[in-house]
Amino acid sequence: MHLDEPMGIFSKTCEYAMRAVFYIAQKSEEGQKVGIREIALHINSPEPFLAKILQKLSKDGLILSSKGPNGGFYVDSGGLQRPLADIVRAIEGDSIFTGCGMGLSYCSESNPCPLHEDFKKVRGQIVVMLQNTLIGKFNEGLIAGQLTLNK
Amino acid sequence: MHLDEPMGIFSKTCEYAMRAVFYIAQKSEEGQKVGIREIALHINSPEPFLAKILQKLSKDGLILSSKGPNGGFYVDSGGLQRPLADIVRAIEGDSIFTGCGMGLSYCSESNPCPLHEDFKKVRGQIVVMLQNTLIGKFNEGLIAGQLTLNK
DNA sequence: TAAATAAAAGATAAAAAACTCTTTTATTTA
DNA sequence: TAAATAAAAGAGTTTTTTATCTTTTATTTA
Repeated sequence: MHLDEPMGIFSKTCEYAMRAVFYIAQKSEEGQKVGIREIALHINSPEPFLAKILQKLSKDGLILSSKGPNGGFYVDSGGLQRPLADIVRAIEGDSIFTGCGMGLSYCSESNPCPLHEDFKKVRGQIVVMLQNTLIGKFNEGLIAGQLTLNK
Repeated sequence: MHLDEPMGIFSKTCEYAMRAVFYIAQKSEEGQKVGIREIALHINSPEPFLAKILQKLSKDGLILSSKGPNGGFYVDSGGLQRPLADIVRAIEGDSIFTGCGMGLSYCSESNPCPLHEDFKKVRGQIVVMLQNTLIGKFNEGLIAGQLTLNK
């Protein structure tokens, strides 16, 4: 019913995605592409599972990739300016931004559930956070080694 | 990867728990105990699954129960004054209040991850919301029929 | 053009969450 | 005290999420 440790706000899939994209962004700023093995190592995620996630982000155009030697994942300068919200939305869908906190399907602006207004505020703040956090936001800190993305 | 509808902030288990407790609180205010069947019906949850959830809440002392005819679940006047946070904590554990948004286990006040401060604000607001929402908060609205807890 | 590299894709497996069913125990009331 | 009621408890099942393994395709460079 409630266990050892999990349960943040986001799924593990989404957590891996966020960490991976920050890592890729850092390497891109340094002018390098980076392979899955290295990413997985540095953000502490299972490599094949991460591969799936990055494939999806790549297909959605949120990150770029190239095959072959010296290939790997990267983002261009436009990508560095994208908000983290794009990543979360690609993985979790819209419902985290819009769904009812109590899971009521009827709940909406015009027919709100008891907690609707309170949840709206919380969600608003999550959206602000995810919109304000650009993918390249932590590059300096990461490059300088003041920040890490591994467990 | 991302599906038809789910993914709120809380698990379904937790959503059912919140809705059920609001419903029980309403009935308790009206002086009635209420059986699982009726609760499940009114909050739109699978009855046997809900039974498990209520058993846990009951064991934790967050709601009360009595067996036999005219038995059922209820809360006393003290229970009506409890915050919703108690319910959520019983189901989800503490991590939703304290865990790292990016799933980093090292992340803490003294060794924060890149998003630590932003997440702290969001979590603070969730806590405020859950602490300010007392279990009996919506009784009038529910009794008057202005609010519902079903899908 | 061959060898090496790296992502893409597909198929499976394990773990957790959500859900169901059956039996037992306690309580009430007729 | 017997019958009815309702929660408690235990033992499954199903679905979803998380994770793994294998094969294929594309690209580069030597």
